[in-house]
Amino acid sequence: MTMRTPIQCSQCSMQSICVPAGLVPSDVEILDKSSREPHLYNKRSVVFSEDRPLTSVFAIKSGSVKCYTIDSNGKQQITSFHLVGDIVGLEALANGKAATYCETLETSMLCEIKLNKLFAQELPKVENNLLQLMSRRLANCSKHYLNIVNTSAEQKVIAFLLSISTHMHQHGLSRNEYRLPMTRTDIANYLGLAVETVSRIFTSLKEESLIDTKQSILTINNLNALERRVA
Amino acid sequence: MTMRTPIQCSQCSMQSICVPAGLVPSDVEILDKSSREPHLYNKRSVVFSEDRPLTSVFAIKSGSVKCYTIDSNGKQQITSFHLVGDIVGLEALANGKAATYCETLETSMLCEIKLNKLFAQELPKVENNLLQLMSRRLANCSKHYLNIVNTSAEQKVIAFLLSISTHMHQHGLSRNEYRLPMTRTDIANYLGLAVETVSRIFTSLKEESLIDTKQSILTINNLNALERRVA
DNA sequence: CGTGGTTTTGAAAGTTCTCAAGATTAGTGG
DNA sequence: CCACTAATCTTGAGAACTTTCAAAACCACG
Repeated sequence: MTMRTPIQCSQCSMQSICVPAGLVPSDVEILDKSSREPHLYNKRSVVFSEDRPLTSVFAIKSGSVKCYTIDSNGKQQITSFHLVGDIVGLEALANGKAATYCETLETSMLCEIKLNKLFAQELPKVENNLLQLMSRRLANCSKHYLNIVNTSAEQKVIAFLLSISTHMHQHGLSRNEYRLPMTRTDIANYLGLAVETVSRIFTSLKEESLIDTKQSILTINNLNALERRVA
Repeated sequence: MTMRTPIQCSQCSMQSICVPAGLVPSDVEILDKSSREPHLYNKRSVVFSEDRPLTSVFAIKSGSVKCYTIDSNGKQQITSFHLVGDIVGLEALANGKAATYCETLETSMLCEIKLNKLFAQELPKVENNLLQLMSRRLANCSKHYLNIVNTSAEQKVIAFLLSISTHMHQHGLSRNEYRLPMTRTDIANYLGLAVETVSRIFTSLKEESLIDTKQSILTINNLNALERRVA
């Protein structure tokens, strides 16, 4: 499979997706010098593990991942999902150890960007971009937090669907029709709800014709109406 | 009042608190050159406002702040509290605009660190420290998220009290007795609970002798027992 | 074409919220 | 320094929401 063959960033067809994630074109040649290797992961591959040494971040060229921790009772708790164009692993910068597990939800292609090599060259421009990226992530974190706190289960689910819609739109894909790569159980885990509650909400949204689902494809029929509900 | 008089970082008695927040001693002289001015804020002062231009971060030398947004219905939603030794405003780096309002909970002393001056000098070391700081904050964000999701109201409150306890301990203060600078209403807002629920939980924890409260002073009588409840 | 995992649906139990009112605390002016 | 007022905190009871448990329907995969 040709996708397994490492290619240079400058030749990478996904550049348009990866670059806007925070690395300006002028940095790309620098990245080529430090190692940055696209790699194909099968569904349910573990990209990195909690508490294990990690000095890289990963750009998602295709596919999706979930990040999660395992609590003291052995229960998985999903802390984030990441889709095409996202960068994963930024939390590890602080102490060189991964803060979570990271696992692919489907067959995915990720680029590993080795930060130690980048930092060794002390490139203020690249670091500035990383700072921008992390700052944006922090802002997003607050936003997600707002969706979780102080809202009904329905609002949580709608906010979740809309956040994916926004992400898709930002990456040039349809904001009204996309594939949900994660299971209902994963969504429930992530939102802190019971699976049954999530399922019931999907059903009621379908009954109101606000959304439709065919297999894992989600269609948003009335974006404005959904947005009004979480406002 | 002498505290109003700006002092240089190198003379600042709070250096031991501020410096571990992510700025190594060797950077302090650099910071003195770029502007960094301690300032006294009265209770309920607005330090910065959502969506307004912001190119500084603020180090909390004493006191505490809450960060919040105002939703479309005009309702305040608190996104974070910050105590002595914290740095506020990192979310603004991405686009030069504050992501939230920031308001003092009590009389507080803050240092404004003007980042544009720092960046103009392109100091990889300082930027590295900032990256570390933000990475740690991101990791914390996930952690806080875990406390919010998938736990009972009691666990949320306990996790909240413990997170402050940990913070105090990390800053050389007592982890078993500290002042809660925010109101029950603020805590409830932050945790996504009703005030009455928060109050009832404080009461029941007192009845179990796990904690005590005298005015705004909180005493933790059995740290281990509390930790066991959130595990 | 079965088999295991995922999703959906129903009914009862549990938790948290809302509304209402009383108790306590903090802030203000005399 | 005290009294007064406004704000905050606490407590109770019923309503609303979400979870749990149980079971059936659906789908993907080998």
